[in-house]
Amino acid sequence: MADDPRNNRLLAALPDVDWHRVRHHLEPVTLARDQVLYESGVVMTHAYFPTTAIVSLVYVTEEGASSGIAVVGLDGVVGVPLFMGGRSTPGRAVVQSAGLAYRMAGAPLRLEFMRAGAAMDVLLRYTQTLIAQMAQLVVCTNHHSVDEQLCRWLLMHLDRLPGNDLVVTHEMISQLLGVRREGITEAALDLQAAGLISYRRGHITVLDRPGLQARACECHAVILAEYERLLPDDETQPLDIGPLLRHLPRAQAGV
Amino acid sequence: MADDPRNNRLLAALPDVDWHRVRHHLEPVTLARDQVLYESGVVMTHAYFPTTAIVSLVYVTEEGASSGIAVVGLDGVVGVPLFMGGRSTPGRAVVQSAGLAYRMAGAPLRLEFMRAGAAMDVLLRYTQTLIAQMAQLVVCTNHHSVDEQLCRWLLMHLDRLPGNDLVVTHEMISQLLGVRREGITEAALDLQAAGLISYRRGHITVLDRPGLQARACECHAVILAEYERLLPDDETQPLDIGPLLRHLPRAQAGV
DNA sequence: GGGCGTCCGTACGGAAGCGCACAGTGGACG
DNA sequence: CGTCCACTGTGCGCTTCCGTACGGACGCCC
Repeated sequence: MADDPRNNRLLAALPDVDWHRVRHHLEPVTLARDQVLYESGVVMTHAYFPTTAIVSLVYVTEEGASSGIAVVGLDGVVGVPLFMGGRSTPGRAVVQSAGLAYRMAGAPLRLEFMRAGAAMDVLLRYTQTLIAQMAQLVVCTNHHSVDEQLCRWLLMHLDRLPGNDLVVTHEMISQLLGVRREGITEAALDLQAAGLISYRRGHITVLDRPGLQARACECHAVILAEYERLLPDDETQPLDIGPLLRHLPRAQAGV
Repeated sequence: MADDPRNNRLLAALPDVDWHRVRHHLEPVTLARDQVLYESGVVMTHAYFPTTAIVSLVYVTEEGASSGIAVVGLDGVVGVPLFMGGRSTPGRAVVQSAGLAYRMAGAPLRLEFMRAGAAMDVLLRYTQTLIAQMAQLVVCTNHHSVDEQLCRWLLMHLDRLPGNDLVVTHEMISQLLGVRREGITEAALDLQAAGLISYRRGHITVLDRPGLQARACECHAVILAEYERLLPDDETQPLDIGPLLRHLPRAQAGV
């Protein structure tokens, strides 16, 4: 399987000196869908830098209702509390889309962080984008319709995947948006009727990305802009694919 | 006005060595209600460590709808991006309750942070509590009723104030919870009928804190528990006042 | 290639909250 | 002491979304 840890944008952002020190602590892992990387309140041992996998951070209420509070893919890292000092969070991390990631044990990560060099800078900036993402989700949940939120959700995941096909059921999306499953079905029907997506049991294919963007609330764009502000993509590639994928090799991005 | 910077819990958590280095960079400021500490996207110059003031972080949508995404009082600091590396955020910071704070310029703050000592540890842990607060607000906004959210809001502010009186209008609360003003009026009427609060034009007095806690969603307790986990209060005082106020001098806490 | 579990489509009453409109009143300020 | 503005109370129709229930069909697995 031809994969490179530096398909992860945080690892790619490290200068060579730091990268050569860090690389020896990275271990490739395959993440299966629905796999739980860490559970609420449980001390975590490793941080995960996804390349092709996508992980959702999820909170659950006492009554069993849930909300997705952040999405992490090749743009980030799962396990922020490891370098922030608390060693757990009240939420859980669930693999949303199967794929690859590189994991690093807490101790070497914390050590590298404490050098107060490039790695610290990148990790802190990423953490700030995570904060911005969560803040935006508060207003989005608060004020935007299920339709708009569904479009945003699709775009946020499309940004982190090669290709246009999402392996996901209406049920899963509903739990991440904190709405009924039927609400997603209705919204998805509308999007399909409008020719923006097509789907079948557990698969959604995006047909018209600009159309989705037009129909989504501004939240997706705001989150993306804040990410690019804090972690700018130096490489300039003309490929019109998911914004976060711009640095991937052309072949892989096309699949 | 007899106030001590170390009424702020983050400053109080610094060991004496670090504190004596930091204190010379602190400048007391009086914050007026509705004062904007920083505007969306604008580079900030100072961080604020409130003692008696309360600051709300607010996001606003394109359509003008707003949501409060975090509350900061004597328990924290306003200006996290200054040490995280981005120098602004997409949200604004508004003074919710007039009072005192100590401000520190960005450069010395960043310098102190970069020593990778106690200050960094405290600031990072606080940032993690902020993340937990925002994540909890996503689920809260998503799943809890206006009634529950109002109780949570009152408790979160009570925790950061001496006394039981909040200077706030229904209109302001509605903008922070992202609901209609009338929704707050109705919920407040219920609470008053239940004998939990009493209010008059622009003032709300909490009469029965345990009653409010029983009526609030779990979010307030979860946020508080995560804060105490990450930034435990070593001093053990038996006063049954706002949890975050336990370390305040008795006289002030009683006002 | 048949069975069955999972996933999607649809329907309907009800609750929560919105948008709007307007009346009443407290209290700051002149 | 009177004025007037900001704040609170109330009502109503409407939209969105929830809870629930059930039918149908895709496609995986035996």
